[in-house]
Amino acid sequence: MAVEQKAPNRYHHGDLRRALLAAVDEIVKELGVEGLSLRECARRAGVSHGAPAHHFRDKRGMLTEYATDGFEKLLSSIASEFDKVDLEDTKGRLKAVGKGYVAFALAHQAQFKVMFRSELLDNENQRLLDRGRQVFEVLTKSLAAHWAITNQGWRKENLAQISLAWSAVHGFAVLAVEADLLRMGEEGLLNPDPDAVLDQLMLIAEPSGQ
Amino acid sequence: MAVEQKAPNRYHHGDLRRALLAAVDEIVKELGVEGLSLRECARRAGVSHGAPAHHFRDKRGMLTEYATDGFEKLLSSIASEFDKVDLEDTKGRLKAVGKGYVAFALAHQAQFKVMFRSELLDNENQRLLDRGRQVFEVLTKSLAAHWAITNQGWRKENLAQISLAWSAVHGFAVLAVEADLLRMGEEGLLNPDPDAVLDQLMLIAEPSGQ
DNA sequence: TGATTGAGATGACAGTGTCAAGATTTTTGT
DNA sequence: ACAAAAATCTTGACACTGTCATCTCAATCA
Repeated sequence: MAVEQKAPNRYHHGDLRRALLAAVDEIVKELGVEGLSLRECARRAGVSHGAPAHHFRDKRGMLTEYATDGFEKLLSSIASEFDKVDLEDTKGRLKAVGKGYVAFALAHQAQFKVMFRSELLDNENQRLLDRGRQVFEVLTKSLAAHWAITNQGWRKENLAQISLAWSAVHGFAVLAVEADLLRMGEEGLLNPDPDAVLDQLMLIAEPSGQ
Repeated sequence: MAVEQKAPNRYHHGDLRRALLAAVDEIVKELGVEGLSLRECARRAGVSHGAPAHHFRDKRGMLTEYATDGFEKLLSSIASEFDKVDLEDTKGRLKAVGKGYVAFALAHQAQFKVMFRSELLDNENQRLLDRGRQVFEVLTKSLAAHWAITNQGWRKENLAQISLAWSAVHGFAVLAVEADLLRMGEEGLLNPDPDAVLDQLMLIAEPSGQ
């Protein structure tokens, strides 16, 4: 998704909204979200500094849409992992959630970081909230499907298990993306195969683990 | 730690460095790190906008010191949990790491968020790097001590286990702090007892889980 | 004492987000 | 078809930001 410049002779851009979101992605990749400015986005789209206001209320609104778009990509990343495993393989589907999650985070690091910067976003935005909830639902439903086979129904430990699974997947993705800070890489400690880590995580979902 | 204003009749502040870091904490709590500005810090310390430059190279430098201070608090939070359990209780000490980690994150949410925003910090800063490594070491050493008792030495799965443990603890802390974004709270799903989640996590470290 | 140096003040600079007002298209209603 | 309305983009202004260079004050030390 490249930033489409406005033709200099034309007054209207034609697809400014999309062009601006492309510029956001470009800049956040280059400079990080701290280096992002509305005016630079406008510049890259070949448009005046006031133009973005007609498509997003303000900077926060623009970032909110960018984050929402990220959640949609995250959902389809998980969906595409689902396609690779059998429908009855509840354990495989569970692992697929983690794989899709981590794969998205690694493939779209800049966007992933923005998605969880709640202080940058409009947390009242309905579309954003919905997408976040959908991700959570995919995880819980996958767990529930697995437990329907391996467990005898709902236990009080399940709540903690869901939280832990969610925490571990998210935490792994976050650390994979932010690892440059802690510099674990040089010791090779925090650069394991995501697959192996997810295999370990699978044990949480097993009834033996209770 | 309150922001100490400069006495208006005096030319020198006396302890500006500390006052500025206190102002950072205050502002980050109120407005988030996005609302932080060098000039507002200076204002709260009763000092001119150029004064901070004599104590920190720039805004990044100031935030780096703030983050480093956070890592030190995190280390002592873990240490104080250690004090509550027996030295030979390797499992208890393991859990204490998680408890100390989560307790710090919840008690200093604003600072915790800044600590892991690598793009805001000077990631070459030696003190910052050291503190980060120390936290990681506490976890790995606690795991190693536990395995020395329950396991027969090092296995190839251990690397994935360490990553998972680190991921889960960090991820849980992150989600606990950012939960307002995903709004899981209203469903009561992501507000479980941290203790119960950590109990589940402990199972990862057991040899039965292999 | 007098020079040096650390600490704070001040003013300038380019860059920022947001708002109001104006200009130009496109769409809509009849 | 044509005027009115709405959407889109421009322009200029405002207060705010981080960073510099320059200047002033005060403490230290020879």
